This record gives sequence, C-alpha cells and structure tokens, in this order.
Amino acid sequence: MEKIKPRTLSGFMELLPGPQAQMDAVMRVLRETYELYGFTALDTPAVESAQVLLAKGGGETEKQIYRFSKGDTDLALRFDLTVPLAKYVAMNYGQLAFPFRRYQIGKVYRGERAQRGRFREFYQADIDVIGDGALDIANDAEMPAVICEALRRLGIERFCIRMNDRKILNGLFALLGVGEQAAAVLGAVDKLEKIGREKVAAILTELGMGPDKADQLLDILTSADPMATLDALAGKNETLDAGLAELRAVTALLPGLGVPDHAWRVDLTIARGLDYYTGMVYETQLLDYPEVGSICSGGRYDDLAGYYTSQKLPGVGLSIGVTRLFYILQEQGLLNEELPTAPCDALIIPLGEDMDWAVRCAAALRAEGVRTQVYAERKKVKAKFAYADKLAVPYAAVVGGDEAASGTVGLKDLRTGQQVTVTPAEAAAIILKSKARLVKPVKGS
RNA sequence: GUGGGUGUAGCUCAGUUGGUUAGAGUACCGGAUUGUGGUUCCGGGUGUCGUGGGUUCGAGUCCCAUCUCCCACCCCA
Repeated sequence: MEKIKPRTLSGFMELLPGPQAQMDAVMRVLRETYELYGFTALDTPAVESAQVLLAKGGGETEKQIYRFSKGDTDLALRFDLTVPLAKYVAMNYGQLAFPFRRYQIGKVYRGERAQRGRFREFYQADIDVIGDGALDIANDAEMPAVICEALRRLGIERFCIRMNDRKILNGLFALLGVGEQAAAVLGAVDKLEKIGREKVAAILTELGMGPDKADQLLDILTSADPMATLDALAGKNETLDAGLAELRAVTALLPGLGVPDHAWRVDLTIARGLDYYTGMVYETQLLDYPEVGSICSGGRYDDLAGYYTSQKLPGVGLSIGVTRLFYILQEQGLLNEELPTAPCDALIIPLGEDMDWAVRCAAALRAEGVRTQVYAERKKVKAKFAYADKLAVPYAAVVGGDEAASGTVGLKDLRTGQQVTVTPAEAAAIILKSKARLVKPVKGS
C-alpha cells in the first residue's frame, strides 16, 4: 500500500517533546501571573457560528478567517479571543460580576500566508477587563503592568510596551482638518517606523493633506517629548484633551504598579489596525528582535459587545502572542537549557525479565512524588540507558536479581555516573533533594 | 490575495559542459559488550532526486505545468 507522506501544514507549530515541555512551562508562567492579578480562567470553543464571529463584517477578518460549512450550518474558526469574549459576556451578562476580569489562553486561526514568526494557528494569551456601562482608566494602566510582570517572570527583560491613545490621534486629525480620510491617515501613521517619514509624508499628501499639514502632524507624532508637545496643544480640541488626560492617568500609575521606566514608552505613532479600539492602544516588541513584529498588543474598546447586546460594555485588554514569543525564544536559543524537560525524574531499568520488583519500586517512588516510568521492553541494557539519555532523565534505578532479593535499587545519577545501592524510599529522598536543587526559578533577575 | 525564490537520505548539504550502479557529514539501525549508557571501533543507505509531462540515444542536471515550503507585500500576535 502506498504511504501518504506525513506533513504538517506551514504556519502550524508542532513541537518535539523537549520544546513542548518548555512551551508548557511558558504557558504555566502566564497562567500563574494572570491568576495572581485576579483574572478568572475562561475557555470558549475554537469553532463558532460564522454569523457570530463575523458580526462586525467586512475588512481583514472576513478575508483571513477560516470558514466552512457542515451540512447547512455556516461555521468559522475563531480569529482572536476577543470576539468570543464579547459573545460570552453578552450571553452571560446577568450572571457575571462586573468588572469582569478574565484570562484566556487558546489557539486562534488566521488564513494568511505564513512567514517567519507568523503562524496560521497560534496561541494567544489574553487578559481583558469588561465594565458594565463604564470602566475606570486605572484598568488601562493595570493591563501593561500584568504583561510586564508576565514577561519578566519568563526571564524577558529587553522589551518595550509602547502606548498611545486613539483619542489623541483623532483629536490631532480633527485639529488638522483630516476629516474623512482619518482611517487612511491612521494606517499611514502606523507605518512610520517601517517605511520612514518621507514615504508616510508622501502618502499623506496623496490623501489630500497639504505638505505643511502633513509635516506638522509628523513633527508632533515623532516629537522627542510627546507629552510636552501635546500639552502645548491643550484646550484646542476636546477629543485630544480627553486622550491626553487618559494617557496621563495611565502613565502616572505605572510606577506604582511596578512597571519599570525602561519597560514602557509613549509613542504617538502606534495606531493599531483593529478598528474597535477607541482609547488606549498598546504594542509590545522585543528590543532585540523588532523585525519579528509585536509579541503583545491590545487596547481599550468602548463598546465590546455592541453587535450582540444593547448593554454598553466597555473593556480593555492585552494579548500575548505566545506562539510567536516562543518561536523567537527558541530560534534565538534564549530558552533556559536547564529547564528540566524530562518527562520523569527516574527511569526504572530492569536487568532481567522479572518485572515484579521493578513495578514495586516504581510504585514506591511515585508514592513519594517522584515522577517515574519503567522501561519494560526486552532490549539490551545499552538500549535502556540510551533511552534514559534521550529523554534526559536524571536518574536510573537499576533493578536485577540481587536488588530484588535485598529490597534495594541501584540508583545511578546519569549526569555523574555515580551509583549507590539504596532502598526505594532512600532513592526517592535522594532524587527529590536533587530535584529541589535542579529546578531554578525562571524569573529574571 | 499580490510579487520573488526554493525543493537531492530523518537533518545540513555536494553532485562538473546532460553520460553508466546518486554521494558526504550527521542522525539512525546492528555488532564488538548475556549486570550498567555517553567515548571508540566495525558493519549497514534507510532515496519514486517534490509531482506530472516534454526535449534527448541518455535527465538529479534542460523546458513547461503543478504542488510545497521560504522571503517580501497586505495585514497582524
């Protein structure tokens, strides 16, 4: 029979056991950090009715969403975790306590062409706070603080959360008489860093802005001290004033929230494409790998669930692109090699064919909390040790006739090659003691 | 979706102006070693040269198509 060539679609990450263990460790840190800040866990289906997911309609989402039908139902894979959240909150409005703080780590799907650090299936680790009717600006300050904490716990220090407020941009546009072209101008401004000032100026001119106006706008946006520059414009436009007030409120709280100065920056050129943002916007890059793009972004939306309910539900959220983040860490060799990736702490190696003492030893070790597996296959001793090596198991417990007779195991430290003959209980104690030394906190200094 | 590249062993790659049984390193498998691995030594090629056509006496090599993956754009985590 002809074999089908096994393959994984491009843009879908699939890991070997070692890296998978590291990925899981990353996820665990994120989960713990989110919970530390009082976010509750939520899980929603990967598949939803296309009608629900595409409520907003049109735009990039429609182009990139995976959509299919089963029978006569129109289905789609979730494109992000925010839209499902909106649905969830609208649906369960009566039973939730507001502000509703939830985190969600899950896979999302985008049918676009894969590239370095860009996937078609990837994990997002979202946090959002949803208010009932109103939501205090302090929440907007807390979001980047949580992300900052999470990244630092992962051992990542060289990152910068850049922030801006959409109201500032909208205010400036109004002030400069941009009017109808606001959306296009927003897009052009967002490209400033990538294509440079001259090209953006050219685009702005094409959009009908006078060269002087375009220059003026770019001067303000790229000002060395944006807050001071904006202060000079205070009182000229209400929207601009509101945005400036929000930005001030957020930045004022950051020190108290424990966000170090080097971890964030006001950057007026950050616009963010998604059109539901109405206030604060955030974009995070790793300073050493800016070309891979944003690893975390988000912002404030005034009306999250407007497509599903008439309740006014403002929210603010941020999302870490875990797959991309992990990809960079792995590609750059930044993952801590000392992170134990072995599936167990001890491998029982029976020398003969008698399994009875071997499984008893395994049971004894497990009872003490030592992760243990038994190598039961009838292979040569060499192959059994090679297996332990390949799994990077720290200890082998050799059991043969002598050990079975005396109720002991030959506990061998595979890193040093030293072996001692001890009882299973003593072996467990040795392994657990060593384990405590082995596992280093991932937290950065 | 648009544009540009790529494809030879599990992996990284070599393969001359088209020439006979397609190679190297590494990985892998077996043995040296029937109660103790990593080193060493010996043996083993595991391949429809992405796929399908075409040109030719002859194609891994040239042409066409197609698929795949990569890079850039769009957009985004």
